[in-house]
Amino acid sequence: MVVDSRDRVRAAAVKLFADKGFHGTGIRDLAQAAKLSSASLYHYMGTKEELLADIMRESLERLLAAAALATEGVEDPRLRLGKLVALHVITHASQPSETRVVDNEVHALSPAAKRTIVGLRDSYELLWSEVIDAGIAAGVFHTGQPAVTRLALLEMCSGVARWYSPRGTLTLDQLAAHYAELVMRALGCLDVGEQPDLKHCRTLVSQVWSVRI
Amino acid sequence: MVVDSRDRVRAAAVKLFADKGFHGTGIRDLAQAAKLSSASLYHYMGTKEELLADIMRESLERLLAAAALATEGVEDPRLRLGKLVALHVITHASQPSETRVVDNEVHALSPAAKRTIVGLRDSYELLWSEVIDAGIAAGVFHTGQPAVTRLALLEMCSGVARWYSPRGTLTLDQLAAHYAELVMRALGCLDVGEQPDLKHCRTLVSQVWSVRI
Amino acid sequence: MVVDSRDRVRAAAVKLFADKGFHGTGIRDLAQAAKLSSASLYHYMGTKEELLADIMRESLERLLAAAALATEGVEDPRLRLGKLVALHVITHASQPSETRVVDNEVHALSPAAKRTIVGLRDSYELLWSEVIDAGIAAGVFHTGQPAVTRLALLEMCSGVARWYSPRGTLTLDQLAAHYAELVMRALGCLDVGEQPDLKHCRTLVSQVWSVRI
Amino acid sequence: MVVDSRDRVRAAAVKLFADKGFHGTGIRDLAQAAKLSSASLYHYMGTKEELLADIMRESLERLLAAAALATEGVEDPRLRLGKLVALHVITHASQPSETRVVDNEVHALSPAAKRTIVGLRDSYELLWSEVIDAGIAAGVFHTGQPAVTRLALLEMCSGVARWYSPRGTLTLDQLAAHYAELVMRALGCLDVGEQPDLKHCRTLVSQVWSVRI
DNA sequence: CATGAATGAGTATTCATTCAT
DNA sequence: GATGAATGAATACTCATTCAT
Repeated sequence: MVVDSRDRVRAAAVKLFADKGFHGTGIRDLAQAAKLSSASLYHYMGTKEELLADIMRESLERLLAAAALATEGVEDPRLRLGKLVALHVITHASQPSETRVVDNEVHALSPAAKRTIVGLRDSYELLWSEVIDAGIAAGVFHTGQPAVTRLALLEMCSGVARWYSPRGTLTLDQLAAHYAELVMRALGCLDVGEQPDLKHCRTLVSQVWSVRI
Repeated sequence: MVVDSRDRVRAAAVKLFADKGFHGTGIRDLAQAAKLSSASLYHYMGTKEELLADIMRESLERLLAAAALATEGVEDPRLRLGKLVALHVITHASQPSETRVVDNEVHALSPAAKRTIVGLRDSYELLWSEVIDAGIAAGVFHTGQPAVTRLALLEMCSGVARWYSPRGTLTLDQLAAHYAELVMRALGCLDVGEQPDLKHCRTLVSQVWSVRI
Repeated sequence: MVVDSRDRVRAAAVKLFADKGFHGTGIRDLAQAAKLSSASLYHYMGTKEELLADIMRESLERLLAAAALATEGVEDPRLRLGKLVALHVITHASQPSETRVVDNEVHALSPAAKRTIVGLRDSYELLWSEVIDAGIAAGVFHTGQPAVTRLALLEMCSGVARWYSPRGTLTLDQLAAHYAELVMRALGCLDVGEQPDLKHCRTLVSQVWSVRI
Repeated sequence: MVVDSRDRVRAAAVKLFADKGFHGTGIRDLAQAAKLSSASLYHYMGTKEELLADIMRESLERLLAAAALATEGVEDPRLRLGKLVALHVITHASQPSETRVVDNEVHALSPAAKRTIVGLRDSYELLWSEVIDAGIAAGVFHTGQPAVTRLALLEMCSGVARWYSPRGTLTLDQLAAHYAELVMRALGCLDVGEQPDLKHCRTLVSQVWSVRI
């Protein structure tokens, strides 16, 4: 079962890197969590640092893929942003380990890997940038500092990964809806227009991550 | 001078823990940055972990002290929250290393230290909780999920430490004002009432941290 | 071979702990003597202190096992004590490193390990105590201070490990016979009765220690 | 009070070297026990190793001095040996730390210091050797192995330092008398002749060590 | 596919010692 | 006479990684 072991390694790494940090996670922790000897680990990964870079790259690619799928053909900036927010929040709430690794462990990457990862992250943030600018141009969003606002909203939405628990009272859809409202309010958007189909957003996240949520 | 070396160790630790993480920072990195041998380091600190806990505790105590000073006697929830936001944002923008250590390195603490630090952090978040609840009760804030909203806003404001640069175009006051606006909008507060005295907030931060900002 | 390396580590530790003391022996000395890198050492041991405790525990268990085997079913206190003395002296003369570690390094044990080791040592000394008391009761031993006498005789016999050399003129059997005589005289025992079978005692020691002597 | 501090250092070293071994005792332990900073320690000692050698040399010189004083002019081997035993036992019982350092820490000495110390020890053991030989020649002692017997008796008497407590039921004089009897019996000496003046022996020990016992 | 054995380089921390004040 | 500051070298132990089997 190559696949099984590989997945166990991946899953263990994601969990441990998220919980204890890349440098706080030893290869032996990884081996134990993956139920493998530390030597066997190396059948399923390159170096520990390549494993980290792979995890981060894959996570960002999934986020980008979902965003592209969700916003394809959507013209209205309010709906586009609504979908981005829903996707982002659902992803961070349902894949908190993966997203926390992406958000917190960039410092552990080698310069080369860092360039790749930061490039992907920038591509993703560009989607937010463009839609916010488009909304301002269209007169539906109002903010004196679009760049600052984008960063503020992204941080707010990413923060979900740090505290959301599926065992709490909020469903993913309620969470996403609430954040969408917060974002629209922050952008001074009174008439929010058509709402994103949250079920569809969840399905998209579910597909790109190959998980049931 | 004792003070000098001790301060250099503290400053080096804050910077390095913030940039490379606690586990990513070696005692030798610390020594080099503090211009001391690694053995000499131990004249000015206990263990590396105690150093981390000290830094986090001090930072949280300063944040709490500033918040207490700023909100003392202020009744209007909008003004109270405005002050908390301004203080929080100015602190995170002007002391990004300290605040990122507090926000990101809790996982590296021993259980005992973690209890202390999380306790302080909870005390601080309670201030936000109370004022948001008061605002809702007073009918000036509107949100269906006060707890979620609090977390969302805190994450948004803390995120400042991850990207703000004093070399950018925004002054601390502009930044604080913008975030105050975002917060009020997110809380559905149309009439924001009296605005916090940003200069005074900056002075408070300056005092509790003993720095010029 | 696993066994080989493990045994080399054990043997090196016994020799070095005996010659230079636990605290005087570095992990690098151990590694060099075991022909292993200091990192590889840790495949075959826990901590250095656990290694010490293991060595001491095993040594005492062997001593106890031999004593139990030798005295099983022997009623006459003179013969029982004779066997204990012979066993003790042969063991200390043929395994001087092991026995000196047991006798000299108790202070280096953690409190928990110390309890275990002292407990075993007390069990062993109880055998001497009981047989001396029995001999007094039977009127064959005469001493005003049984406890002091026991300690004096034990110290005398253990001292063998500090000076006996197989390259000297005395064989193990001659040594044991001489000590048996010293002990009987010290106990005022004029008619010593049946003598212990020294060859059998040597065989027992040989078996419990898995060495040829 | 130079003398005071010097004595405190000496006393602390003796106690700690005896209890935890030379290598188990840190310079900081020493400083703490002597109520001095570790830097100040060096006003009263050379290196740590010189301190050890000094302690051992002084102890052996005192033992030799007492033995010389006690046996001066005594012709009868039984009385000479009786005095040596009494002195040895009283010294080991009343100065257990000093004597245990001498007995157990030779391995920690540099080669040069070791030569000195072993030389002194040999001088002392020669006194025992000579008197035992004289007793055999005189037909009052009977042993087939004078050298072995000497070592056995010395180890027996030195062992006192490992277990005697002044808080037990035995006085120093009772202890010395008991050991003297054990020694005579071990040497097959039925008619022990004149007994050593234990009070005088105690006084001698008291004088050479400058302590009240 | 899996792993026990192995290790050079690294970890945080302590060592005995010196010296300027 | 006394010590805070300082350190090079050492401490026990862990690291990520390789490789023969």
